[in-house]
Amino acid sequence: MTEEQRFEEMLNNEASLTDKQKKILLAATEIFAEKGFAATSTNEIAKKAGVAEGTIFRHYKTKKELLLSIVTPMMLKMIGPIILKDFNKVLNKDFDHFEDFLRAMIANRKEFLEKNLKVVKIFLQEVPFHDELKDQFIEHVGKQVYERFVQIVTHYQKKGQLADMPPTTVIRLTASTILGYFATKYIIATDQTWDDEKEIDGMIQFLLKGLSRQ
Amino acid sequence: MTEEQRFEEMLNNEASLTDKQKKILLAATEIFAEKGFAATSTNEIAKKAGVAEGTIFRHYKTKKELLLSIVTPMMLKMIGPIILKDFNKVLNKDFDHFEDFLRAMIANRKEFLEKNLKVVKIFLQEVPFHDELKDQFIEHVGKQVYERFVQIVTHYQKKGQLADMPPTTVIRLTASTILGYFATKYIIATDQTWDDEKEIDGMIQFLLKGLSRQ
Amino acid sequence: MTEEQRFEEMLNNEASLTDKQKKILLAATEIFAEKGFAATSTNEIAKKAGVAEGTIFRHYKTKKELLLSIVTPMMLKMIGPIILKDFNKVLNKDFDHFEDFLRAMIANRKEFLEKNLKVVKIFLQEVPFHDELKDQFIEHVGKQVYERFVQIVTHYQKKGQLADMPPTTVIRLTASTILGYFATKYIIATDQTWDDEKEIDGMIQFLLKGLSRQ
Amino acid sequence: MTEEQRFEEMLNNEASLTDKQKKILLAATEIFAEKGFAATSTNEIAKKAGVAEGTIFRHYKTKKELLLSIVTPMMLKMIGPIILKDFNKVLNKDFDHFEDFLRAMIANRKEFLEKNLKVVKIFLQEVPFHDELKDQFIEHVGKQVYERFVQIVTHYQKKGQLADMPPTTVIRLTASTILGYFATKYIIATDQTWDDEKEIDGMIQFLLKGLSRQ
DNA sequence: TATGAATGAGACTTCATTCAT
DNA sequence: AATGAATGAAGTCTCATTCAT
Repeated sequence: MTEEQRFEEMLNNEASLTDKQKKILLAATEIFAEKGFAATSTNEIAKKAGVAEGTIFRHYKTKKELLLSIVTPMMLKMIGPIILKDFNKVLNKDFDHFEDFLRAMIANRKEFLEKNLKVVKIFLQEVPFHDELKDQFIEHVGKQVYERFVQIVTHYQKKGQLADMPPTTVIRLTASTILGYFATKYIIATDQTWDDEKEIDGMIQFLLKGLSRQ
Repeated sequence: MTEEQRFEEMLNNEASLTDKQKKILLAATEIFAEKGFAATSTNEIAKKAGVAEGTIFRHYKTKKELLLSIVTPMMLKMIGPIILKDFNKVLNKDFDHFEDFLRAMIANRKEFLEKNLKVVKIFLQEVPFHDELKDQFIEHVGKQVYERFVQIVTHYQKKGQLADMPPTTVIRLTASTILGYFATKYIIATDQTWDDEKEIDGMIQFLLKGLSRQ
Repeated sequence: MTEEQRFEEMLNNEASLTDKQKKILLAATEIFAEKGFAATSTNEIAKKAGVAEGTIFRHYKTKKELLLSIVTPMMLKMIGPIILKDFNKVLNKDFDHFEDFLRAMIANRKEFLEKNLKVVKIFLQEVPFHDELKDQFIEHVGKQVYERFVQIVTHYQKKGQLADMPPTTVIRLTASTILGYFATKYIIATDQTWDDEKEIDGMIQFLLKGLSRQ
Repeated sequence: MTEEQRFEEMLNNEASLTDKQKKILLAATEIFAEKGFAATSTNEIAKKAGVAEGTIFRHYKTKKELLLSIVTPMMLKMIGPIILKDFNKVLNKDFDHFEDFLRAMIANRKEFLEKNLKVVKIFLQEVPFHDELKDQFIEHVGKQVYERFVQIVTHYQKKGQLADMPPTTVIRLTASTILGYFATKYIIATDQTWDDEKEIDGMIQFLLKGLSRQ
């Protein structure tokens, strides 16, 4: 099965997963997130999943394949809402202002993160060490999402709502700001409580001012 | 030797390191950065350092201690310029405007990063899995640097150069922006070439506008 | 699994042992007895057992657990005949005289020793260095057997067959005499041939006279 | 240096020992007794002795030589009082009765043991694993002491104070009884307190009765 | 004489993976 | 499909011993 094919399959299947398989994925996600891929033993996963060690290898040829089986579908779900065929239409209709777009985007990313926090953590930890992951991300996420974002930024620049920087820069500044907040909330200072509404408002004001025409 | 003591020692010594010890640290840094701590074998390190495996353990009781011996001193060097006793003076004298401060800070961090890129990478990779690292960071860096920054932000807020957000938020937004750039340049898109001057100017304009009073 | 449980299990199972497990126990017993626990390598055991080194650790988490798995069951078998529920009955019926009891006891211990010589050697070598062993011995053997013997000695003292020393002393003197013989025969002067019948008769006469009322 | 020579040397020298050497012997004795020879590391000994690891090997070519340097002199001291040239004379003069001889012997052995307990323990632990030790013991102690004891036993048998068993048997029974007590007191039940006078009296009565003519 | 850094063989143990059941 | 015993390579770490200083 090629990577492409697996990708396809992942989009639908979730149903095609054995009960044991689900347990394995769940257990592996849990432990990978907690201890890191390399420091996690298949024996540990098997125990947590309540499954024989051999069973893991019946479903996933190698430990690495198990990792990919966890991270790859998350990447797919990640791009879903952004590359929707009719996103453009929605864009024009619903988001007259960049602010509205930002607000929608942040809300959406937040929901996604909360649902996929562990897998995202695993992904971030492991990208540097597995070229497949980096390639997959660039291929499936990076390019498509990036292109989409360039369109969007250009759109609002034409409307005069955004300064005339290179779209790439706008994207980077926006992403840094938003991801910086999420990283702080979900990874760095997990023990604090955060007033999302207030913080998000602050971020949006900051971005709007910072990216405004003059 | 307590952590405190090691910390102290690291500040001076570097000279107290055996020749072989330096080779070990160098080799370990290289490989840890490339493959991650858990996926690196001491045997590999020994070979790259041109040293017997036993020699590693004569100097560092465990592989983990070796990791800490790499990461801890970097953290110290990190805070050095920021908590300098006479920083305040410098501040008043040299940096009339927040912009000047920003520019100096960015230049300084950039230099630091370029000198310590690999160790910083290792640190980022391993923090989530080693509580000692997190604790050390909070204790030695987090607290001191944070307090210092709060002072600085408050200083510029009083001068009317910064909006009246909570200093914490100002710091987070600034840090996100700057680190976002460095992450992009040094970790994510390492293959691209970056016009630092232009990008930094962009960042600074963005921050000044975004954080301005109104 | 608590120590109690292991103890229980050992009583029945022997059947529950894998073929390879038996080979491991056999090989380990052999080498431990010959070279001592600390001087025996698991690699050596594996080779002698015709098994991969990893296999040892699949069954016994540590080398020490392997040691305990050899010595513990022996201790159980050791007390078996002595704390039999109906030993009292037997005592009254079969052993009118202390001499008969002695003779039976010696014969029984001799048989036991000949069957378990190596394991007993290992036990004696290792008790001083492993508190678990000492504790297990006191708990499972010491207390129960000692109490039983006190009863028996008191029994014969009441019948006027034994001098009125403290039972503890009678037991120590008897045990020293018997164990002294076995130690000499099986451990110290293994090259000599021993006329068991004659030596045992001598011992019994010695004990009867030495412990007699006057 | 042959073993013979070392033996000679040991008799005198003790004075010829460096300060550091004494510290090493002391530390090694301590740890060997506590953890066993094989389980003791030279590094540990060096630390306890307050000496560099290399220093140990400057004085003792191997770890085993260190062991022998501890155990061998003890064996010499052990036989001293027994093979004294004029022991015979002493015998006839001082000990009319076997009882007197026994009492003197026990007192003497007790004193010896109390002075050399740790080394004796080490010796007993290690004999089975080092043929040199066994050979040395047989050569230097076993033969001479054994022959001496045969003479003594025969002496008292002729005087009608001892039963007509083979001297070997008398020796074994006596030794078992005495060593049984010391083993119990010094090794097995070290936590109890022992009324030596009473116990020794009991032992002597037991032996006298047990070994008496009829 | 004394040191302690260095060694490399080998210790115990873990691991991903295979395969007979 | 599932198991779990078995493997052997590889991992971390310890050790007795050597040697330059």
